[in-house]
Amino acid sequence: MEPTKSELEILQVLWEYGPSTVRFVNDKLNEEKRAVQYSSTLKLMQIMAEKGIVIRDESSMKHIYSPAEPEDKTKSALLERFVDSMYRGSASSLVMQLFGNKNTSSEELSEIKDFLKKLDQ
Amino acid sequence: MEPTKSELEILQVLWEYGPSTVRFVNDKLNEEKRAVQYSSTLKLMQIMAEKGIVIRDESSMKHIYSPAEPEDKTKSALLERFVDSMYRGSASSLVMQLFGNKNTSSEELSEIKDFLKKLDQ
DNA sequence: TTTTTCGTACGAAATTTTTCCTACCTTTGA
DNA sequence: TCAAAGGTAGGAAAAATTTCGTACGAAAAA
Repeated sequence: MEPTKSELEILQVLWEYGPSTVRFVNDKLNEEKRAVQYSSTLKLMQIMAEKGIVIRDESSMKHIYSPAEPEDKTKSALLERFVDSMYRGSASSLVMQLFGNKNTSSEELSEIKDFLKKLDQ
Repeated sequence: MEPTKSELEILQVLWEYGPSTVRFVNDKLNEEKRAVQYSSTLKLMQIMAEKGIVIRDESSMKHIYSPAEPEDKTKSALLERFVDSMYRGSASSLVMQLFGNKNTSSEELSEIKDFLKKLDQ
């Protein structure tokens, strides 16, 4: 299913730090993003568990939440939707836009070139 | 400002077909996306005009709406936000994900390589 | 001229998303 | 033991987004 904006923020914490408690996620959100009450984060994560976006380990009192899908899978799906809706599915259009106006570091550029080279083989 | 999902759909019609009436946009949405009433599209476009996302030419009875910002500018901004939030700003990470799992056509690949070559010069 | 068609404006309702209050349970430590 | 701290659950409210009914005016057609 479609994660909402807030749900995505939570997923990002879980991706970055691994399976976590609500308390931990809430702290990170407050440090890294914006002020939000514990009970709001709790509620959101409960909803995400209902939806199946995360799974919840209830064996201990402090429930541990983890992403239900691998990070890559979810990100790929979101990226693909983004390409489809914004660039009519043309990955090259996206890449050109990405490097067209923006000043990308030469490290990044050569990294990409290497990567593309390897794709051929 | 941030276009919402529905607002983005409308912008895409305006980008593709140029300045348009509500009737035209609504028809395209129904053809290309999903069923929606004329008055819903009208309302949304009125809101977009208030927000300054589109500008409205009221000189004739049939108002003509156009994007307030160039397509590239808006798309770049959205793309940048996407990269920032999903890939911590790493364009190369995004590109690798894009071509990692997906079977991209070799035309697209060479198109990108040419493009990157030219960037160096 | 009169009716029909097609347009905008506006408000309200429906839906989705987000936030947080409150109740209550468990663990911890004084 | 018992208060304090920290956890979950659930409902309700708030906010944001989306949808559409209705009123009304202008233009076009009869």
